[in-house]
Amino acid sequence: MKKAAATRLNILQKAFGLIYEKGYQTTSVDDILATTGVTKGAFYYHFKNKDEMGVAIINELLKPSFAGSFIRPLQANGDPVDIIYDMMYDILMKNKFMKVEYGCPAANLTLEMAPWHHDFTKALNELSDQWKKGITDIIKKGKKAGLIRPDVKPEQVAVFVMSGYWGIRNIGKLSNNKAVYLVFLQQLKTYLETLR
Amino acid sequence: MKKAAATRLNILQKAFGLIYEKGYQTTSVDDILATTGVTKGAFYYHFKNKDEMGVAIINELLKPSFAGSFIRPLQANGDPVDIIYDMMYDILMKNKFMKVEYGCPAANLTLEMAPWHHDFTKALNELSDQWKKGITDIIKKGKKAGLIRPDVKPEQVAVFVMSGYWGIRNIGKLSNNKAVYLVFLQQLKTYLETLR
DNA sequence: ACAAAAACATACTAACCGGTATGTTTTTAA
DNA sequence: TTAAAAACATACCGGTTAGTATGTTTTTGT
Repeated sequence: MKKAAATRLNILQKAFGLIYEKGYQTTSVDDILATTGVTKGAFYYHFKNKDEMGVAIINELLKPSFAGSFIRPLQANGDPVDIIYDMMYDILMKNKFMKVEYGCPAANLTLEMAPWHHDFTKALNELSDQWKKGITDIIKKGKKAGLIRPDVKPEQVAVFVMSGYWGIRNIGKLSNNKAVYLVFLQQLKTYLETLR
Repeated sequence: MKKAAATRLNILQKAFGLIYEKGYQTTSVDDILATTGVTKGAFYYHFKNKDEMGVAIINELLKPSFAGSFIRPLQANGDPVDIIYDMMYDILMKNKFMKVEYGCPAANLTLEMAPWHHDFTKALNELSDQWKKGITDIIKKGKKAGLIRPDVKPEQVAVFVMSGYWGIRNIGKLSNNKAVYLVFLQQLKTYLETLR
C-alpha cells in the first residue's frame, strides 16, 4: 500500500499546483490526468469525484502548509508587533510556493467557491478561524505582558490584519508586481506600532 | 436603434447579476439567454464572444458604478479621515447591490480572471488605479491643510486602506456574516485616527 | 412604398466536461 | 502458491459548452 499512497499524493500535489494557477473550475480532471500521467481509472479509484479531491487538497495540503506559515510563527514568545510583522513579511516576501501573479491559494479558492460549495467553504473557514485565533491570542498575551496598549481590541486587530493580507494578495495579483507587498508591509508596520 | 440598445443593456445587466453571484466561468451563455429571454442569434449579434461581453460589463456597468461609490465621495471637501471612513461605511453597509455572501464584483472578477484574461485584468486595473489615486490625493490634500500628520505616506495609506477593503470582502464572503464588516470598520476608524 | 441593412430567431456542431462500465494488472494475505 | 482484493487502464457516454450557419423579421433611410 505504498505505491498507491504515492499515486494519490502525486494527484493531490499536481492538482493543487494547477488549481492554484488556473482556478478550480477551469482545471479539468483531464488536465490533472495529463500532468500527472495517471489514468482516469486510477483517479476515480482514489477519489469518488472531483470535489472530493478538492476538499482533500484543502485538508491534506493547504491546511498543514497554512499551519506552518500562518499559525506556528504566532505561537513563539516575544513581542507581538514584531511577531505579526515578521510572519506577514515571511509569507509575502519569502514563501517559495506562492507567486504574486497567482495570489494566495486559500483566498483564490474562497472567492471562487463561496457561497456555492459548502464543503470547500467549511474547510476554508477553519483555516480562517485558526489564523484569527492565533492573532487574537498573541495580542491578548501582549496586553497582559504590557507590550500592547490596554485599550486595543484583539479581535478587531486580527480581522484588520487578516483583511489587509487577503486584500494585498488581490492587489498583487491584479498589478502582478511584488512591490505593492513592500508598500503594504511598511504601512502595516506603522499601524502595528500604534498598538504599543 | 433604440430597441437594440435596450436588448444589449438587458444582456449586460442580467449577465452582470449572474456573474456576480455565480462567477464568470460558471455563468454560461445559455444561462444568460435563459434569464434574459434573448436568443443566441441576438446575443452573438451584439457581442462577438463571451469575453467581449465580459469586458463590456466591466467598462459599461462596473466602472461607472464604481466611480459613483468609490471615487466620487473622495472628491468632496472636508476631513480626509471622515471622508474615507464614511466612504467605506457606505460601501460596506449601505450599498444595495452588493451582498455579503457574494462579495465585491470587482474583487471576484480579479481573483477569477487574473492572470489569464489580460483584457479583464487591464480593465480592472484601471478601477484599482483610480481608487488608489482618489485616496492618495485626499490624503495629500489633508496634509497640506494640516489635517493629516506630515510624516504620513499617502500612497502607503491608499494601498493599506484598499487592501483592507478587498480583504474584508473576502472574509465576509467566507463567513457569510455582515458583522465582520463592523469589526473591520471599527479598527479602520482607529487606524485612520492615527493619521491625524 | 420599398430596398437595404440591422436586429433577431432556430437548428446545429465540434470539443470538452465529469463520470462510469468493464476490463487487466499488481499487491496482499493465508 | 494461490485466490481475493486492491490498484490501475481503456473505452465509452450523456450532458453542456461556446460558437456558427442560415435563416426570418424588423427597422431605417430615401
